Amino acid sequence: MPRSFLVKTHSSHRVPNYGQLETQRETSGSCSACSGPVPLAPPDKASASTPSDAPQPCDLPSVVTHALPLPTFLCHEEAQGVSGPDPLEVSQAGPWAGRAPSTPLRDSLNPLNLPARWPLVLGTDRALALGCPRGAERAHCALGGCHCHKPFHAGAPARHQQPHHHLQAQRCFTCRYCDKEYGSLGALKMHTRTHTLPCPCAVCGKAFSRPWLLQGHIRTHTGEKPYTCPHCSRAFADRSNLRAHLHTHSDAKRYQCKGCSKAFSRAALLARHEDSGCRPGP
DNA sequence: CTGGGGAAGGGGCCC
DNA sequence: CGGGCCCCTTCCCCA
Repeated sequence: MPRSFLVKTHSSHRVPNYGQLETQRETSGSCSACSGPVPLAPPDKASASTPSDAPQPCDLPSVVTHALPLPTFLCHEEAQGVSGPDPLEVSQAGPWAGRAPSTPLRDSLNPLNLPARWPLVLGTDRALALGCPRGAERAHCALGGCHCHKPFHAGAPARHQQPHHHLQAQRCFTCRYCDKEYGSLGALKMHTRTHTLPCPCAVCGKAFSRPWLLQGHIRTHTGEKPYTCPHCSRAFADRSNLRAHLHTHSDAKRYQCKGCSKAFSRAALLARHEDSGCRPGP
């Protein structure tokens, strides 16, 4: 479904280069601390390091070691040492359930210019290393004095910690339809729309939480497909689906089963493989 | 069982 | 503060 149904004149710092989508994660960035090349691997691949991975002058722990005053990531097992709601419960019940944290660090929140996904990798690795089940490796707030254990995106820790909004303001907005809590009224209002679904489709009556979700849905009626693959000219109604499609033009299979080492092109395929019971071959 | 497309959900960021 | 747009993720279905 289209996440961006309107063609926008992108500001310079947000122009997505879809022509590089399939290559940018395979090429190397550089570590701002040691100037060594750093693989821009996604979290799942990074957490499932393979023997064939080329040695990296600066792997993640090194980056963290000499770079970061950074986010405190706790898996739920670590966090259990702190009083407050069971972070695992938060992980399983919230919108994070079953998801890997994702949002890349924004430049403004990443003064060290670390590759966008590193903090996420750290959180995932630490959690997995401690034996947390996949999907429970959510990062939780564990600042001193903060017992909220709120999960946050990879990019969120810095933002979460900087003003540490919910500690300073001591305000908490709770959804009237569910028990979710938010640190701002705006965030709560945003969430509330997922219950009230104020955007009904005039064609079929299906309701959506946001206008652009509705617009994307309308495309399913009109057949409009404004996003075209530069490689095969196939068109998509959803930019995210185009992005997923672009991976099919790459041979890289970034998601590897730890049980049988079989690699998959999509995280969902790996998850399905694992859920169906990985049976390593002879 | 795997690969891939379609559709949708939801939080974060910018203006 | 709200709207628009971003991104990632998940689920479903079909080949």
